[in-house]
Amino acid sequence: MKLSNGVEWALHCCVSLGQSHAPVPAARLAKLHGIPPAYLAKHLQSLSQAGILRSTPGPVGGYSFAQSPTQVSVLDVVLAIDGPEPAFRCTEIRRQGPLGLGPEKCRKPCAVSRAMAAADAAWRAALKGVTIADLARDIDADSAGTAMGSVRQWLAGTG
Amino acid sequence: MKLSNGVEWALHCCVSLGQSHAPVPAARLAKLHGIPPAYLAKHLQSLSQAGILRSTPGPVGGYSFAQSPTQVSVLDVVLAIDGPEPAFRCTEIRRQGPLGLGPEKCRKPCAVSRAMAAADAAWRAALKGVTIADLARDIDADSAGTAMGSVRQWLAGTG
DNA sequence: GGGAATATACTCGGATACACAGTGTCCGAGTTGTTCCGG
DNA sequence: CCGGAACAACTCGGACACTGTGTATCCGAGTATATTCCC
Repeated sequence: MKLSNGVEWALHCCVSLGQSHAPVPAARLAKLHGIPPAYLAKHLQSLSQAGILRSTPGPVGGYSFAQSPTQVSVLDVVLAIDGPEPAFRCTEIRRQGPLGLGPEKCRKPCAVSRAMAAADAAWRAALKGVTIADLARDIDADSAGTAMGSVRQWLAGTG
Repeated sequence: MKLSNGVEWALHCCVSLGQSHAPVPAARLAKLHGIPPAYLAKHLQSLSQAGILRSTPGPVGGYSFAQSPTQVSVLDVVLAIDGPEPAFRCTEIRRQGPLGLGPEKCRKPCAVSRAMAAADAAWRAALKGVTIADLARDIDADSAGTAMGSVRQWLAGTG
């Protein structure tokens, strides 16, 4: 199992984007984080389609939050980038082979699928409990309250 | 994020294998579940290398449990097939870009990485709480106590 | 008849091709700010 | 001096190649069994 690399970029970009009220172009976010601009644009596009970000074209356009960062959970961002389907997909192998069960015996998911689904639910619950605003607050706490201010200043400037 | 398909096969095979005291060849397990024999052998090999199963060569050889199914958790099997590394890998993008932090500021993982690691820990905890024996018991409960008996009978026979 | 060497058949183990999703990039459609011209 | 239209620059959006991991398969190395031969 391997999580797409764009998830990390999307989360960091959301945290940074929450510091600016004005729209920020994708190229500028890419330069801020030192990542490929074109590829980041692809992922920001996914966030826009998911309704997390709002895109505004034109010279002073860019991406901005469609909702308050306090209401966007990490799970929302992860699902927007990685897709909503769970990691484990049951192929119903209990219905195959010489001892395959009939459809009437497969009303509810098998025990294996249930165990995996429960773990997936725990994973999602943990991600749902953290918001983008929480991440920004934690990062500020790590840096004694200087990191987010620097980001605000850099985004406002023309560097 | 997509979990390898072999994880499902390995779990079902472990449940079935727990019903037989004698070693069972990979080809026989494959026929029982209706899956490609050669590919299943590759995954059983991983389980053997992880110390979960024990392989015995020769005419009456095959795979058998190295430990009691009551002591093997679902997490053990998943990690053996999918690899021990977590799904999210922090690439430390906070150290890149114009506002990149120096190494002295990166003693502990960043907030994003911490949130993802916490979710991963919750996922693993959920999988660690279920054993192969638990799965077998649940499957028996689903089928009114007939499924595991049929598997035992089929594995003992020559079908 | 008993024992040992041998041939055999069956098992796992790693090395080898193919396919799909993730990675990375590009150029075109659309919108806004600017500029120029006319009134 | 003011209003409107044309222009240009900048933005996102989807379509196009490349790479790495997962999928699927095969044949060779090794071992316990059954046979066979010899004592």
